[in-house]
Amino acid sequence: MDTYNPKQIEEKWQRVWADAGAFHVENPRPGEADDGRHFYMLEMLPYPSGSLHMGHVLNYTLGDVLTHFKRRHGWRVLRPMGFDSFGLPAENAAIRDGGHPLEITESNMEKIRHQMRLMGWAIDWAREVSAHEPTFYRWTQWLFLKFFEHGLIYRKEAPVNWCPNDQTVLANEHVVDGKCWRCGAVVEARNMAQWFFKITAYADELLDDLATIDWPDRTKRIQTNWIGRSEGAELLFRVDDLDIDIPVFTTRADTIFGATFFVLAPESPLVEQLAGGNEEVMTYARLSAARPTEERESREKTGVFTGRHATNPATGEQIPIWVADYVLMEYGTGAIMAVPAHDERDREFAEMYALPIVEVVGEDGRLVNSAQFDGLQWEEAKGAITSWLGERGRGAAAINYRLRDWSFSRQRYWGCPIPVVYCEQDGIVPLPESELPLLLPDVEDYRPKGKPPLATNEAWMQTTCPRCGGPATREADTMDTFVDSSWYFLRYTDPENADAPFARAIADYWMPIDQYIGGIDHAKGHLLYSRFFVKVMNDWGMVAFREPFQRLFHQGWVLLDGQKMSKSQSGVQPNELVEQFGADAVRIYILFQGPADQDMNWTPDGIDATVRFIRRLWRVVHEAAARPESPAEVDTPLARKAHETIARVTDDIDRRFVFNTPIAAVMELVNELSKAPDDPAARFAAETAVSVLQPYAPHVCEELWSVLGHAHLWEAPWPVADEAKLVRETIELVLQVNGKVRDRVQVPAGLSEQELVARARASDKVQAHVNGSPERRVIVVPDKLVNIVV
RNA sequence: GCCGAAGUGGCGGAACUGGCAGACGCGCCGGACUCAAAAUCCGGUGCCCCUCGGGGCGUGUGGGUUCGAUCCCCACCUUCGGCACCA
Repeated sequence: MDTYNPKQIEEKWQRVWADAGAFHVENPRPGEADDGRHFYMLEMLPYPSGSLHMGHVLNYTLGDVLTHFKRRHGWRVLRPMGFDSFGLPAENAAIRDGGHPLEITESNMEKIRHQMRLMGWAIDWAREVSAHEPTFYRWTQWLFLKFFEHGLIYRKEAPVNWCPNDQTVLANEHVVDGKCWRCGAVVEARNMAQWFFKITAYADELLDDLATIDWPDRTKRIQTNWIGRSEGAELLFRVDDLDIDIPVFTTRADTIFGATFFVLAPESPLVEQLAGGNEEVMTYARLSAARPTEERESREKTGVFTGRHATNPATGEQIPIWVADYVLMEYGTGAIMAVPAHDERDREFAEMYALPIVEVVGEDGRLVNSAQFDGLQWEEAKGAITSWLGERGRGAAAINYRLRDWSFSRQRYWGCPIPVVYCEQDGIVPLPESELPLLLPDVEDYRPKGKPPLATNEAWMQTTCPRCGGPATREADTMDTFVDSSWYFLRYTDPENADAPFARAIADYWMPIDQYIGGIDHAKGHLLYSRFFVKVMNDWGMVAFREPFQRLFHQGWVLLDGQKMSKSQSGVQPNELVEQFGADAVRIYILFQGPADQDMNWTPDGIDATVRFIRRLWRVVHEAAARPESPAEVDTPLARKAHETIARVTDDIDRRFVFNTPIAAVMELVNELSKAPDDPAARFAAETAVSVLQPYAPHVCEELWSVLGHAHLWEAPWPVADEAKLVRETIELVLQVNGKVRDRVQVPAGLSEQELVARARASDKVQAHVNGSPERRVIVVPDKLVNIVV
């Protein structure tokens, strides 16, 4: 018996798999009947901004276990890999490392590919795609043109989030606590013309279709909160002076009789009209609109009276119109009816400026001071008042969302060029499809300087209008990297396609993704954008499905001292760990630490214990290999343990979706085997341990499988437990007196209740605790427990 | 403020549907082998008491439901996550 040498056997089997094309999967041939036995397994693709860290190791090892598990159950498994190679993460890495983004990105990609091979992950490399390759981004541009053509992309000047450090606009989804998701700089509000995806047009569907997908509740809740649907009413307040109606959105139409004043956001276009040359009002509006977001959120409410009045559509009273900074232009209509008696903010403001407060809902939840609606429960009054106002043409039921359109243009170099030109004659003109791909040109200095780097390449910028042939300028902004990742999973299905982003039949065959795995930090960004893209493509007839990710799992964070791991901590580098302990040990270790969806604190303690376990397995399997074949009918405790192990591992992975306890189950089996090396089932037990551990430790298991005289474990059928051997002949009956365990006895399985009770009464220990007291009640759980209550 | 998750030995965690709390592993203690060490193997290991038979306590805290609660209900504490002047 050789000693266990991970480096040697890992290299050996990685070569064998590569030579055999073991993990390559073909697309269905045209006309091939779909037997339904295919599985699309995908983990979120890495940013090539460095090398992989332990968080990636967890993510991809998880996916790998499932890939092997499904493959060995006879499924055709698509498990591709690629790189999110455009965008801020890769570009910032390039700037940090002082090279051209293309070179840095591609050298990082090569490092990562190497790491992935070292880990032995079963990836179909023939399908690799990268966002920065023209063969990919040509189709990103093609999709842009389709969205544009369908009115789902528009360009508009709007207040946007500006990251002063990364020198670019950010989507709302990537501002976290007022800070940039990548660099942590405090984001500023700026008014800029930007490109937007009209994701709000799909707000309802994005919300409703959550019910159709198998996702963690937590993630659904994040998306639900982010979309922020609220049902209410849009009510009209008339300003007689100017002969206009101003709409407000409210979720509390029932309180309208208490609306004693009216407030506009400082940014509202109506302010100028209402101020009518009132300098005080205009100055206030200008100053408070210009206040930094942070300061504005400090909650010191300020405001100014416009001198105008609006008519409360319920009471007919003239109520004063104010401009105040606590009303946001972005939400609702940028104007509110203020009900100080029943809204904390309105009350605070009313108290500051001595405005009237009228209570309209009593302690008992019934309306007061509300004319014919007095006495109605406030929930009912919402609808009643809305329809009453509706009949009088003063309002209607309405729905509001907190979701904003997705701003996706970036003032950065390393991204997909936007295929439009600006023509003096024709305005914004999309490029014809024949001009794609619009290649990303070189620039002298790609570092961000507040102006898009592409704008410095004059030769590239100056072009002609495809419509009129006159002079035109190109768009210097590039696309957000999240545009690339909103459809990459579709390209994997048909990566070579030169005529279309993918062929519909092939995408429909593989999609939707059966199991997606990635970090929960993408809950409201990538995972929402991708859903939007797929819905749109479905509306265009490009695909048959409306959701991209049927089932979703989030791996936990691998933390170092409570912090998210950075990519440079030595000693936790996957490469170093693989070098020292072997990939199989690293793979087992990261999954054995605990439930894969929980955060774990990184500690190398115990990783050598994993190596110890593999060596122990190595030894007992070699010993067992010298034993004769185990006949199938052999029925020893060890044989039963092996069948139980098959059942447990299979159930844990397949039904329970837990990945730590299967390792414990195999350890138990190996422990029993090492205690009973001469058991007639020894060889079977060894085969079982190796077979079910293979998804975790594919190299050493493949090696041991050949020691046991078999070949190609990676395509061997998954073992099936013999039900007959799972049935226990004897069980340990738990005996309780008054709910406390007093004794345990071995009894044959399947005894009747009467017999079980008799066994309980026969126990000395039970008798001692019953101590002659009359039995009040006896509870029997068949094959488990008897509880005598006295 | 609104919505939600988690809390189990010295440590990571297990206990799946209300039925043996602590599987498996780490660490620690004791032993075997060894000149010695490493490696390996064997035994022990929730806490407290004990006459060594056993007894009591124990899953963040306090209540409740139940024959029986880590699991269900109520309140609270702590930690974490999402939304937030959202009308």
